[in-house]
Amino acid sequence: MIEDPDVASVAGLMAVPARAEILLALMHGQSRPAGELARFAGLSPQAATAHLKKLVSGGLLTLVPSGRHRYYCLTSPEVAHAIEALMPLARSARPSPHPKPTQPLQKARSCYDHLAGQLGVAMTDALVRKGYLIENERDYRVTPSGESWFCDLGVNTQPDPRSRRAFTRKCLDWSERRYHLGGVLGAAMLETFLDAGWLARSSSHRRALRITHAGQAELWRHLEIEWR
DNA sequence: AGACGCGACCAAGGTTCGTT
DNA sequence: AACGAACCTTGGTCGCGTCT
Repeated sequence: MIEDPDVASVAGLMAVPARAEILLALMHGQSRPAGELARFAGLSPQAATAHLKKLVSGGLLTLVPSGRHRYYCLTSPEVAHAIEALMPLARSARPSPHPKPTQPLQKARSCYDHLAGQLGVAMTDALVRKGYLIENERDYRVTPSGESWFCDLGVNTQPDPRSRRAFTRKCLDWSERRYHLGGVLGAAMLETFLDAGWLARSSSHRRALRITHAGQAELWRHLEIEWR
């Protein structure tokens, strides 16, 4: 008999505001030391240690000791996806009286390690429209023309058989409430676009991305996405 | 004299324990 | 859950002795 997954205990780990702040601080995929996470969450080092210990024992965070520092990171992209999936519910539970649709995060951001926000959704839509991706129930399939397009850009489209991570996956965008491309391919695409200078990380917000002038031109040339 | 190794010391990051 | 105090671990610096 297959036991039901213990959803309650995982949800309980995320339910405490301080722990939620810590998880949000790690959403962009980097590792951070305990002290930095404590400051981010507005906690004392002792309190942060207690929370971090629970998150590690709950399997949400991984601890990597390095000298006198102890770095924490999300155990897997699935943790980030879970947090991302909770965000629409968090927004609906606490509606803002003054919605700000043009916030940088809503326009373009990184969701753990792939592209999200309006741009992430627009790009995924364009890839499907162009016939580069075919949408399945839970993921996307790369078509031959898509393989050639990704290959021209230098994005690897061959799944690594050793990797346990999904090659593509449909990731629900919390701000757009629509799906964007995640998984290994989504991560590789974001990395390529950053390397190519199409996208740049915002200096004001860790997860926010901005599209460069070159990026705007290339988006139009490749995918006919008009972006201002 | 300069290079090197070793140990003492201090500062910083992090954890444990007791308490509120 | 959070705080203060004590403690542990580690990295960096400095001084000293030895070797070339």
